[in-house]
Amino acid sequence: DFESFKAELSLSKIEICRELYHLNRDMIRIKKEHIAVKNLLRIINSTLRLTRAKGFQAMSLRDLCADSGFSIGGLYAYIRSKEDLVGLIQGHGVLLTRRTMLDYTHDVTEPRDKLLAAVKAHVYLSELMQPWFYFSFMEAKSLPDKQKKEAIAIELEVETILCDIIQEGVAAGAFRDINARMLASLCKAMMQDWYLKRRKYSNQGVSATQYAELIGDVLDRYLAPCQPGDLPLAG
Amino acid sequence: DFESFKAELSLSKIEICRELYHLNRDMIRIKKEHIAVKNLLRIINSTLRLTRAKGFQAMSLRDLCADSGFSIGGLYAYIRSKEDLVGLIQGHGVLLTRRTMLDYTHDVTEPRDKLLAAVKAHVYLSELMQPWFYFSFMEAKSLPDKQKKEAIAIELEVETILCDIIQEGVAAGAFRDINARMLASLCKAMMQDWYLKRRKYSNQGVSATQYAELIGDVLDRYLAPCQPGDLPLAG
DNA sequence: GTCTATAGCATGATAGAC
DNA sequence: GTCTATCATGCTATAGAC
Repeated sequence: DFESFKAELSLSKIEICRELYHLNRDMIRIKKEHIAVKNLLRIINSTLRLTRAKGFQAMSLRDLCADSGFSIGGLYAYIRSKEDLVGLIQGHGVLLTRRTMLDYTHDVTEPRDKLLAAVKAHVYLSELMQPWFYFSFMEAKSLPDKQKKEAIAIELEVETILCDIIQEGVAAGAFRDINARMLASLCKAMMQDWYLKRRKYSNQGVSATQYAELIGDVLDRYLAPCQPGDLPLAG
Repeated sequence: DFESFKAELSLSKIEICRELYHLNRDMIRIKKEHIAVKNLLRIINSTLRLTRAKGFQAMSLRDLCADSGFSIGGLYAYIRSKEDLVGLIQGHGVLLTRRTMLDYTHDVTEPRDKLLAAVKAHVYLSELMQPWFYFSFMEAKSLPDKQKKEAIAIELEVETILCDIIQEGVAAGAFRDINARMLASLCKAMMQDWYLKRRKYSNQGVSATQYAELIGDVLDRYLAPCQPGDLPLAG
């Protein structure tokens, strides 16, 4: 399931960098695509690695040069400022998240399936793009204003997608009548932990599929219209 | 319920700073307690405010002085280095979290009540100490090595407390037999969102009590031993 | 106990050779 | 297209007056 997602999305990092290159051609001085794309990948990989360890502000451009094998001068052919770099990395995730969430839920109609599809789409995407997602979350506060708003907006958008699915399910009688917005927030919180605490889950030996399905189960049981008034130990 | 928690804990910020002062007397040059405590509060409040907005690394000590009304020289009577400051703030939360979680679950025996008590203790504590919790999470990577390990340890400890409660409930037959460690992680993720996205929940008009009880409900329904094999729409 | 002044250094960014 | 050398700035931290 995850494997087919991975194949279908065909998110080779090199392709992402190619898209980033064309979206930001105005600020990149390099003209030959194959060189620019290859080096952007080096720069972004180094940025994500160094930032994960120390935070973006604490990463100096000299650190970045040492790690990526560039010189200061060479680096500045790809960005105009350090701020450009954080914007470059952030921007793409927004587009990709929106596109994926909608693509993978669009033609599912049954509410429970649709909810599970949304959860899987998010967990799987953040599995493939974990460094991007982690960076986005941790460095959102350091973003230039326009992109900071974008980051908050995409968070809300994901939640609204979940909320709509839940509300549709409630309206159709598939789910109990609960506070859809709050449950969507909880669901987002659970999905979020997958990329914030990636190592913890690796240590527990949990796979992306297991994690997504656990979230699905938890939601299912909470939303199930059966009333468990006959619990053995009602407190 | 939250109100009684608040009163019982009697966490006036000034008391926290008094404790911090005595725990760090070696690195604080000021001898008169009432002066030191009062000014520590100013410094910590400013640090938490500025760091929330820009991150700890991006906050210069000049920013901090401007906001707290101190001079550079004056500030350095309270810390030996900028790194001391992040450690000072972090250290206390660890002690307080451990103490509170154990205190509020210790003499509850019924598994469902005990789990809810743990969730409430954490949500309520993070409500009262939101800036501390947020700071701890976001700046953990910038901590000096010893305290970084402490931060990771307390996270695991909270999870283990939850996990033990769940396992006891499973053993007693109060809960279904599920993966306790994974569910504890999910629970931690949900509790965590309360202090990471405080503003979002304020905007939704959700109170700490409502939030804690929602988590409690979600867990309850997931753990309930009744088998909903007769769901109206088994996919 | 708090201030001003400043040392010493690392950073982001640019200029210009190759 | 990439490099080395350098500038200007802003930082943490200290010294010493009051």
